[in-house]
Amino acid sequence: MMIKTPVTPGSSQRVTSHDVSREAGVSQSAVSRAFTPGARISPEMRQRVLDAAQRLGYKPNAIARSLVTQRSGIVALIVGELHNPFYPQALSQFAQALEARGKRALLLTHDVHRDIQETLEAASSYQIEAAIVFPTRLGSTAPSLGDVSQGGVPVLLFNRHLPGHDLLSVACDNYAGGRLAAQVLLDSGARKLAFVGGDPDTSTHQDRLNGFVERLSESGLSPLATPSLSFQYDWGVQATLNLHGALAGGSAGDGDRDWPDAIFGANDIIAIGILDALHMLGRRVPEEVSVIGFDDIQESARLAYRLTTIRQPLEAMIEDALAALDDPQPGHGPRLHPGELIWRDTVRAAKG
Amino acid sequence: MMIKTPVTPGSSQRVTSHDVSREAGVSQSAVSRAFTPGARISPEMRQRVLDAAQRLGYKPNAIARSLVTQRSGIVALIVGELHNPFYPQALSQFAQALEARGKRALLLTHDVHRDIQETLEAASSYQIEAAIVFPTRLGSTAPSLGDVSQGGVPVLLFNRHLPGHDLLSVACDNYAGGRLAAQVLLDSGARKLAFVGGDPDTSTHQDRLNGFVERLSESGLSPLATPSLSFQYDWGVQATLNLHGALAGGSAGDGDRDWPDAIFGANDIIAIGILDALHMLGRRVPEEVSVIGFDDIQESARLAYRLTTIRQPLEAMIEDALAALDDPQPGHGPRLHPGELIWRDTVRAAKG
DNA sequence: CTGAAAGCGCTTACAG
DNA sequence: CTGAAAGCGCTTACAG
Repeated sequence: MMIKTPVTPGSSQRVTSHDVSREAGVSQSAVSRAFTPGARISPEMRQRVLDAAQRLGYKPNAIARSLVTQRSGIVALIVGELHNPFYPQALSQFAQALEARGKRALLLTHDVHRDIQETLEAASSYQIEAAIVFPTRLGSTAPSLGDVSQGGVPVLLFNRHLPGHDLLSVACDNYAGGRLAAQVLLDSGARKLAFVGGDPDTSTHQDRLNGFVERLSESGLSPLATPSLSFQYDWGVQATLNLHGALAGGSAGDGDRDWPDAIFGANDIIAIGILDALHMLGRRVPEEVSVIGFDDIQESARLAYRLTTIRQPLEAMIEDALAALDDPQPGHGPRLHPGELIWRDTVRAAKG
Repeated sequence: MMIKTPVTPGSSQRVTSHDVSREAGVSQSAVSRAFTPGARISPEMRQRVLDAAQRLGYKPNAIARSLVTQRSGIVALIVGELHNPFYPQALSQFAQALEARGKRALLLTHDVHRDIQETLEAASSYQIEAAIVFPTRLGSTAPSLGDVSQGGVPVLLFNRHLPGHDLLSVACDNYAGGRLAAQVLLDSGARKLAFVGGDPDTSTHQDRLNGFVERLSESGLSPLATPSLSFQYDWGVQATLNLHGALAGGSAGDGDRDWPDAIFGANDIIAIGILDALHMLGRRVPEEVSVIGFDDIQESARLAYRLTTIRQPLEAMIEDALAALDDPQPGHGPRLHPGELIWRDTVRAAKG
């Protein structure tokens, strides 16, 4: 019986649908149909093919299928530097969500040296069905993205949007989140608030800042300071140290007059840097100064931090992103998802 | 001039080598050769084709090429849960290294519910050239991997090896690393050493533990305790709290007699958990207790931790993994790379 | 160096 | 329902 097997098991020769059709004594078309979900084929035939396929260890060649169906089932995931733990989490959840839909994730990187545009073009030769861009840093280079989406492949920005462009994008409602952060801090009794921002050239930064500032102004306040640079831990530390240094230098003696009683870190990794710096400076949290972040990365829940923050609804955002990609209407602005306040220990309890 | 263009720019119709051959007035073979690096083609012909391709916005279809060349250029990266920041870093570096070699990374996940075997089979339909498995957790399910590598696709375990199997694997020399950790701690004057392990069912854990224990025994010592569970932050915290509780409960009054003066965390994320727990317990590091980790993840360098640790030479390991995959000899055991001691602030300085 | 032709492993009208 | 045939977009002997 083994003798008629054209391919010995374990051999590195690929077994094709022709091999199976021979083994099963049916046409090659029948083999194809047996592996095509909705195809017109009798149950007996299908079983017969499946048995033969099993015997030969046959697996349909997805590459060949892609070529004829014109659907690769491949979605590109384009990531930059992963300094922010928010992205690995998002990345892995995207990969899983894609797999659950029978699609595959092609992982591509972009960095300062390689334009996203360039990366996208390389990916497009693999006939990707869509591209999801995680813009850890984006900036003025972004407009070039528009060209690619014209190329027929829908491109979606995750966690960012580009004001001028009609690109698909899914993000947290960062403006509302910024307002919420201000609200929470004001409710806690804070009156001297600071904002430590991320990359000023991103919508994420801008929207959170704007929401924050506008809510403050409604209470007749404005932020003490809004230093901004990048969405990284080191910057959170540095900004806090700078704040301290400036104040210490400015007014000797009663240097605390202008020290903030609350700080909004533009994201959690910054807020964690702030917390560490505050600790070094001997400032007690939340007694002397409250801190709130944005994202709710896993680290924020740790005992050492217990950071109060605004959670991005990652799961819902990913579902929505995938849905948007399935039906790529030129988005009327970004698709926004509300953030959720996560109460932990770094914001003073409201007085009264 | 635009009139003869068969495909209007921006149209979603794909432009093929035939379209280009028509535009350039040459054969389709010529178009193919123009895009094939070492092909026999005159410079003039190539330029003519390239110009026409440019005009039409032609990009070769990698899927079609794969089908005929039998080389997809796709390598599968299979990741589990990303609780340990070491993996995202490795993942992203792998993706970059692959791109630098003109290959693509297909990102796949596996979890408790989905066997790695199953994931690999799904990947194999994309004609992957190799698979790299990041076994955040592996265990008794591992042996099934052997079957896949028989299927013709070389499988490489990264950061783990399987004692019984002949799978390719690249890892840090964890045994030597364990010895080194013991050495450093002993040199610092420690005599009551504890080990907080990860998943006991992994080679990583076992090798580090063995190296540690054997070095201690050479000095006539044995570890105070070796609780082990998983490579996670929470476990580092919990294990430390447990240690404390057990001792506090055991001997009232002079409870410190058996409290360790040094702890080796099986990896950095555990060590960081240990550090946080120690801080909560009011134990001073390194004055009362030294802590050393393994990996050197980015977080370990933070001001808040300044963790002394043993760095895995990630870059070298990745290069070696890719080299091993290009020439997949049935590895004679795992390919080991020496760890490097990174001195920071959590181990007491050696006494004069 | 160049072109015509076969073929990679599939899917899918098209007849029966 | 089933099979023979065309074709997806390329590469690569094979002649010239």
